[in-house]
Amino acid sequence: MAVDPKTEVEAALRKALTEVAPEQARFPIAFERPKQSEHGDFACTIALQLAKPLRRNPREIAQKLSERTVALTPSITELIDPPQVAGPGFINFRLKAGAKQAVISRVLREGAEFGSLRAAARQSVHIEFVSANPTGPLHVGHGRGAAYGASLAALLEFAGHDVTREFYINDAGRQMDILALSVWLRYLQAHGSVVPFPEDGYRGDYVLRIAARLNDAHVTRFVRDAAALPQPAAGADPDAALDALIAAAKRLLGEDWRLVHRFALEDMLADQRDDLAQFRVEFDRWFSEQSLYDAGAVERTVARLAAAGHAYEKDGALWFRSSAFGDEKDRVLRRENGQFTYFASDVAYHAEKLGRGYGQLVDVWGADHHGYIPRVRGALQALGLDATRLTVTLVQFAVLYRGGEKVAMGKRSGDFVTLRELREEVGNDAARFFYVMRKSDQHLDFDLDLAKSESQDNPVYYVQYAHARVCSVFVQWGGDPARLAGCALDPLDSPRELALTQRLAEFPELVQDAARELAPHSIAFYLRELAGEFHSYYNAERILVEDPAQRAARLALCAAVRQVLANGLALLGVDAPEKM
RNA sequence: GCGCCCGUAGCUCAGCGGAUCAGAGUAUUGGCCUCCGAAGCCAAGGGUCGUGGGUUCGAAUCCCGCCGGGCGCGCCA
Repeated sequence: MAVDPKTEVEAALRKALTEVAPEQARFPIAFERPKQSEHGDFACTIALQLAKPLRRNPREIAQKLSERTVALTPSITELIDPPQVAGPGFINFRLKAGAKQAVISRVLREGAEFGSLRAAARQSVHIEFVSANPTGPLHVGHGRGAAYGASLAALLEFAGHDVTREFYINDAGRQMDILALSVWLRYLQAHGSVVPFPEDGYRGDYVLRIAARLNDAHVTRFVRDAAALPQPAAGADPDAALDALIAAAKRLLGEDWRLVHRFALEDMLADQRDDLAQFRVEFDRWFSEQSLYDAGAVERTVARLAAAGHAYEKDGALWFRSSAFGDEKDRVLRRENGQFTYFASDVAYHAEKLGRGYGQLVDVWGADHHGYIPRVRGALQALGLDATRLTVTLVQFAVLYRGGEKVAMGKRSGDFVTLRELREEVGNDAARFFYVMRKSDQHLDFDLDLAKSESQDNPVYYVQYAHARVCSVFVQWGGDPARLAGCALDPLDSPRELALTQRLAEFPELVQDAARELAPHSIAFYLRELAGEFHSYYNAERILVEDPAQRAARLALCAAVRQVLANGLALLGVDAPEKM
């Protein structure tokens, strides 16, 4: 089993360090990739970092280290040239060609597994994302959370962790009541009733469609006398009017209210589930907020907070003393009307998740919820739970542009752009790629025209094209790729070929870093660079040359590039096409 | 007002547990198809990394102030 040359160099360097500076024997050894190739393939700055604690000249330390590295581990010279000390104390390493080329056979051998890690610190990671209200179709903001969360989950899994993907369904509470009410009112209207439609009701076309399906399933069952509904008084508080309508609906429908409620919920959930599945976003579990209430978990959790002295009554409500845990102020757990807040059930939810024993919880939230983090953390602490196991990553908004103009997005009005519309317009591949092209906490300008364009400007096509190009070379060649597995790689000695090979070798390390930083965007950047280097190579050199040995080696390199492109694209949920 | 995030080439952005970090794409200009896919490649110009201090042998990167932008500050979710 070939080991990564860098790992072997690190081991040799460690040995030398132990001898040169025993008291710093455990100092972390980090390598960097020099921009200029004259500085070797990778460099170590440890001598610079040790200069201060050792009170010695960094160049001298570097010199000593590089000498002893070779002296103590002579076999290292099979992999690298003697290390060079440069500048203030860099130790530059240059790999021998054979050591670089070895990665190609490793890629071909490991295939789809290349880049995956057997994480030394393997842990079970729970990632909760999207978790949209089931009160309307997913919109483009949810799309970013979905793409980011799904890519992140794939990345963490690839990096060797046990990953559980979960969608938290906000099926309890007022928003869901408003949807049920809206659906029912539309249903009544379809039956010819003149009913007051509340200003803050859900007005989208999808509500009409749910009402129509409700009618298909239960033609007259939910018809009631619309005259019994309260008419909103002019200038009245819209919130109060809405509550009055909901109360009236519950009264008029009796037990049937729950049926309407459930019908609307399940219809909406089915829509979201279907939308996400088409977007290649899957969940292991859909967790119902209502189930926490049904199990008494919300009540119990709040009682625990109170019992621990972290809650108090004021103005008829029950408050959590979150200000004692770094929050700006205290937060309401139970309202004056006796209902628990969303916050209360969310605390119960997080306590429940931690109770399942995951090593780490990752929550993907919209950036507008950032103020919410301290209170959730605080409540977990107050419950005596390990809040450090919760990581919240914020996903900023995506702003759509069409023809250089911002696409307007209303909230309740129903004219917002849905994820489904976006996917239909630009395709799943472009949508997935564009969504994760930026750091998640960075605002995203989503250029619809660019995403749609099948041109050189479009980074998705650029990467996919590289993949398809390799495939077409193999079609042209017509041989069996399996035959390349053991071919000699030493003909790959041009700077371009060695650089491309090095790029492939970086992939596992990139996966590790990206997973640690929860940063799938770096995969997208890497793929663009890899594709670019391949395109350059392809234009500069002919692959299918006459010389059989050289041809085989070049094909092996191409096959390895194809594999790494495919592995990276898979992490992003983007197709790696053989033809375009 | 307070809190969080962000200010890097004309534009969109990487780099931010300091050094070998001034980068990519795009736009502009000029080249490359009787030859494995031109959805591609090559080349040129373009930035005192918002600003002022501080820490350091060394700062785009760490700390503080200021300026500019986004978001949040509900008994909504």
